[in-house]
Amino acid sequence: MLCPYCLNSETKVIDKRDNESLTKRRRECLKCSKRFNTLEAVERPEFRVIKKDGRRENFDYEKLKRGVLKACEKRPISSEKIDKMLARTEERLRKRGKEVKSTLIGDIVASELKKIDKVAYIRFASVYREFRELDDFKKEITFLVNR
Amino acid sequence: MLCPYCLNSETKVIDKRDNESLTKRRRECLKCSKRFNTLEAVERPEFRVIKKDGRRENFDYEKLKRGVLKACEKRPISSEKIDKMLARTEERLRKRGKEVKSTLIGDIVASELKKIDKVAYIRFASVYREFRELDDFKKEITFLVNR
DNA sequence: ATTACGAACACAATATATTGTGTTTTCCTC
DNA sequence: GAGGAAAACACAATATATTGTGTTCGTAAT
Repeated sequence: MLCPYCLNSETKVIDKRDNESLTKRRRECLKCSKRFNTLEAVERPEFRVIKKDGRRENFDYEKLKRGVLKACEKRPISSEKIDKMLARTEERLRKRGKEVKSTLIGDIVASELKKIDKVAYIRFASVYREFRELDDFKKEITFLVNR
Repeated sequence: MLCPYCLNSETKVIDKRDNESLTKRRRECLKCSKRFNTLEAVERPEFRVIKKDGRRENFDYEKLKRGVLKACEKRPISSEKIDKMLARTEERLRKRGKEVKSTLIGDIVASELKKIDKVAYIRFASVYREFRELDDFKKEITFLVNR
């Protein structure tokens, strides 16, 4: 922890108080003796999505969910399974940093769906990856069927 | 520190790593045993904002950020650029003393946005400066277009 | 001016986090 | 599918943070 005044990295904790989901510590720099506070919080950084045309928007979980639910429509997949899959997806995206390309979202969702339900996967892939030719479709299906 | 999964408040630290000015801890919930990370960072010293009616309130970085993000919505501006711009803005405000007028915030944000993205600038200015007349708007636009 | 509340301060007894090092896993890239 | 980087995992010896309680100070509301 860097002292915000002299940038020294050795500090000690003088006091600590918890507050719901936040932990506040009072620290003292071992070098310049100045005091300052720090906050500890659960890591859940926001991230943004870069669309194909370069525009940015905040990640929208509900939007992701809608897309996935649509692909899973009428398929025998429990809500629980879907929720877990969505959580995993969000985690994977979060790990990619503060900004992720929208195409990456599609890729990750696809890879997750593939693990769960082939039909849902194909449905999703056909939309998100914008399979240009029926050929791509056919290739994917052949590939899946052969396994 | 609340476990983000079961909301239990007892957790233990499994690991900790420092990274420049951030401290990352890995924790385990004593109840559900799930693991999660936390981040500790220096708390920015506070300063206050004088609102138009004279009332004071603490400067709220998140609020500032929300306003700016709103103005930048759907614009091709990277998070990094926005974050830097926000940091610069906060620094400029901080230098103005322990109390700053709310109108100053608007002016500084506007001047920063102007450097980055004209559209975002106009959006922001139209809200924060409460352009009374469409005229003001028109004038600004004409001015910008002519450059 | 008075009250009330949260923030800062202090301190001592105790419990828990930290550090260093090394291994394993995950997942992105090619 | 292979290679490689980053994150997670593990663990033991040691140092440091935490907790509880109480006082004081600053500032907002009355």
